[in-house]
Amino acid sequence: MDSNISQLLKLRREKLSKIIENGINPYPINSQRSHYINEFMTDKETWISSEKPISVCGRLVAMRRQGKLGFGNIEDISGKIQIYVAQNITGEDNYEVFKLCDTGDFVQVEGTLFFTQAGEYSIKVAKITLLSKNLRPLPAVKEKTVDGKVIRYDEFADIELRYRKRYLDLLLNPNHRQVFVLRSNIMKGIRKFLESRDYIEVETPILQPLYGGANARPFTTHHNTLDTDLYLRIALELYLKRLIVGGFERVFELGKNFRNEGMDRTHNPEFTMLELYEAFTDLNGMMELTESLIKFLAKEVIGKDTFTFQGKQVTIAGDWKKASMIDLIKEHTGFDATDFDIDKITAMCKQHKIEIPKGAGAGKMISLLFETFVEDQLIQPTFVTDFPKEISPLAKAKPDNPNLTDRFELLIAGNEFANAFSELNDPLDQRARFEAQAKLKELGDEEANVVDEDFLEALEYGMPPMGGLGIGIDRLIMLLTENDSIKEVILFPQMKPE
RNA sequence: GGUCCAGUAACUCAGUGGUAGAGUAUCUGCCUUUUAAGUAGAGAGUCGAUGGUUCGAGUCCAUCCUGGAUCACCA
Repeated sequence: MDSNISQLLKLRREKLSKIIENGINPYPINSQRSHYINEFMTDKETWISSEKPISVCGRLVAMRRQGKLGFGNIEDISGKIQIYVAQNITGEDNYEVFKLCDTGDFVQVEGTLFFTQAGEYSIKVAKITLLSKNLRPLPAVKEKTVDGKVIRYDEFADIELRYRKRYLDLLLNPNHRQVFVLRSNIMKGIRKFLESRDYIEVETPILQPLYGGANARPFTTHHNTLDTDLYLRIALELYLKRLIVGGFERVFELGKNFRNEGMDRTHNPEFTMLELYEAFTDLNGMMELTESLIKFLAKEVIGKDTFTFQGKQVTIAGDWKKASMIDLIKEHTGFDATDFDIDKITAMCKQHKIEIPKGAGAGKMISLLFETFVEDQLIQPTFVTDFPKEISPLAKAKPDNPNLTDRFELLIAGNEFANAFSELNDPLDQRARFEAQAKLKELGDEEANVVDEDFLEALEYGMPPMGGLGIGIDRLIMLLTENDSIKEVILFPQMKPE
């Protein structure tokens, strides 16, 4: 490629040869760690006065060599500490090893703890051992601490490089590594919360002969032995409901969904979804659960209840607002869609230049009005309820209004965070809903649901009344970690091939 | 897909038509208490790509690539 980097690589390889010539194994099998670095960080005086020999393994992240002595910083998963390496302590031969070390090498240092003349808590190295030689120099990042604040220089900040070479981002930007630690903790928190409510965790197929449970275009793949096309799931819903038919009463799945659609700040083609189903409860149960779960995660994992998200202050404290979609439209526009009068609603859409898709009825248009006039105004957590039946093919209709379903979406900062309903368990009604969707598909709606005969058959065996909930986990993590782009909370976001 | 912004050394960036630069990193010399930073020197770039305008293009124009923001589409 370019000559500069190849020159740097060549130099490192020459150094490697020299190491091997000196009889040093640059990639030994064994390493011996007696402590993690953060174990020394309390009771420093005790560690120093004990003169206890310790052994630390980690990556050299900085080197400051000065003639026959030098300093470095060694970092492991727990933290970072300075090492002090002096030839009159290590001996000449071992000091040669230190001289052959570079930033980026993994090393093991043995020694004792002390304070340097400058007062820095450090390991006085008796012996340094190379554990893994670095052949490709790491980008230079330096930092200093002023009044407890870390100032970084030449930070590895190029967004594209950070995503494409995520290992470097994690290595060089501890704040970005921390996001994924929090992500792990959030996942653990979700499991802990649901287990405390007697949910069991299940896994259902990603490769499916039919896709369903959401409005979305799927990815298609092919199974060679079966010689059949399969779809990557777009939702977990229909298989989880089969499990409730099968006698489980509380199930959840945390897994990847795949949707063959556009990508932006809040959409990645594969994303993580939590879906759960609970028999003998309804939408109100799901509302309580959603609010409790998110408050639990904020408190237990993050430790706060106010977040800056997409430039807005969001607080999850207090009781969350609940309002019906039609009431919200009325509140924001003065327009009353209660009567589902299609002529009136069509006129309203046309007046505001809202494009009406083929086959759209009053219900679909109401949802378009909501998206146009209300959605991004809902900053604080809001349960939007009473969705039109037309756009809710898996939700039970409201007993007092057949145009509406017992469904909510949770909106925060104008983004959808959760979707839940009292699940439709009437097999005949469900068939009619699927058939209405199939008509839309014929009219060209690529995201309409398909008729799933196997699922309908399962419903005919009987499914109890229940509440179901889906939460987009990546977006929830964006909120809780205060990241505005989904790419910041997914380790390897989708990118165009280089 | 539309619009806007960006792409120059490994990293962070400067360079508004006239010999491609800085700091860090790297390499070499000296150096036994440094901590973004000892010190002296050195090497390092197809300026995202292609075409054009011009005596002359990193710079101006066109097209394309990649990324970001935003709108559209979309949960």
